[in-house]
Amino acid sequence: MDTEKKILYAASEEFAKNGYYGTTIRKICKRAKVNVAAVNYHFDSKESLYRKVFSFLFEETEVDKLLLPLQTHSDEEAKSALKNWIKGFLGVLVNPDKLNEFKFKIMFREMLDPTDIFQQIFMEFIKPRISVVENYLRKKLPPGTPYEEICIYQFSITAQCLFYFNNRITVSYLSEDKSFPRNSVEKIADFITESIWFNLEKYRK
Amino acid sequence: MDTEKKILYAASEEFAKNGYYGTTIRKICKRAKVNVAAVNYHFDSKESLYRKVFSFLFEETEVDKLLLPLQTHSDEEAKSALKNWIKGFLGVLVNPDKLNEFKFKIMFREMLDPTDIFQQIFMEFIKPRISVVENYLRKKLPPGTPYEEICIYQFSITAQCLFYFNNRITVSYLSEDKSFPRNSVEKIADFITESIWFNLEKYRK
DNA sequence: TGATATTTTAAACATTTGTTTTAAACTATT
DNA sequence: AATAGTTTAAAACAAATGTTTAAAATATCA
Repeated sequence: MDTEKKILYAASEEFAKNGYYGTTIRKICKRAKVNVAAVNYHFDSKESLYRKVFSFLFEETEVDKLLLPLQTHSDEEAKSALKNWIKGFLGVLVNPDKLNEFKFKIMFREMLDPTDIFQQIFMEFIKPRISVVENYLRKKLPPGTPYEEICIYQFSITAQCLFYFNNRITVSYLSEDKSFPRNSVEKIADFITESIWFNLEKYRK
Repeated sequence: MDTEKKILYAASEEFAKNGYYGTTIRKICKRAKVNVAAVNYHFDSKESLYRKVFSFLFEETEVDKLLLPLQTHSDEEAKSALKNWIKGFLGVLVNPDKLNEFKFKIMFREMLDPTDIFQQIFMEFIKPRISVVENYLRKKLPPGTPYEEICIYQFSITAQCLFYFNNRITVSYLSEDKSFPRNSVEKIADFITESIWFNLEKYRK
């Protein structure tokens, strides 16, 4: 592996684990097994490296692999399509591979005090996912439903999925069963789907 | 105001905004308008101050003021009681005062990479709130409902409330209406209550 | 008031940090 | 093989950081 890739990977891990200020160039280089000067040679500065890490983690090609489609079919199919989408998203959040773990952690860090980098995350990661759900909801809700109303539906789904990554320490403190929520993705997806569907149906009758 | 309080308040703000490593003793002291040596004189070390900040923010007396009760009544009352509880919790999250903002931010930071301090947050802040909801749910769900099932209900409520603090940058990026979600607490609380209630009712029939 | 303890202050200290420098090692091209 | 361009390596630098020191200022109380 070439030096730049080694640095990017090591930096992702360090920045995810300890944030921007908690990460030192020396720690990154030690992890990447390269010389201290390598970061400044290849990436100019620590801040510039930080930005490149975002491109590395959030570049669209990486994202597209994870961006599940959510198409509307007949009513019964539509419900199970939604459930499957939630299952896919929740699955990644509950059981992320290393790179996704870095991605999510860095994203949530950035959310607590967003810099101009957040715009990149929003456009390349959040927006596409939200759009998929939004399009789905628009077809199910009566035309003319105010946008803020649609948002409440969107956020209900997103919130419940993200929770299991974001607050997993709380989840693990509370649940005695160590395999929860890993083995309950189906059940949780079902719960979310049912409640969304219920609220959707209220409007159609 | 005495020096220790001034430092604690300033430190809360700095730690919340920039995390442990992003915060310097000099910045804290500048904000608190005290000498640089004051932190080490009154709190021994930066790490020790960090711990004291948690006690300062999460000490039980502070928390109790915000811990709304949630009692079960007749069926109809029970539903509106739940809605009111959610409204109260969501209200604080959507429109926190300064100290609560510090508290939540520091809490979510600690959640991303928990140290032993998280235990304190869990016991003094998270557990009491979750317990209130748990007791409520236990009375509504049929006896013998597995604990992991109850968790899914709990987390559904908690997730949707916390989302509006944790991901408010996303919310503000998405919603054109700047008064959202501030002016929609009632509506959101209603949405959450209705969907929880729907899932609860499914079991009773 | 005067003696004692406590708190504040400015300066200094040792480390750590991001960055730069300079030379050596390596690679590619002719 | 010789040359030019690129990458790596070790050392050094200046600034920043947590902490300590020692003296000055303030408070406490017999």
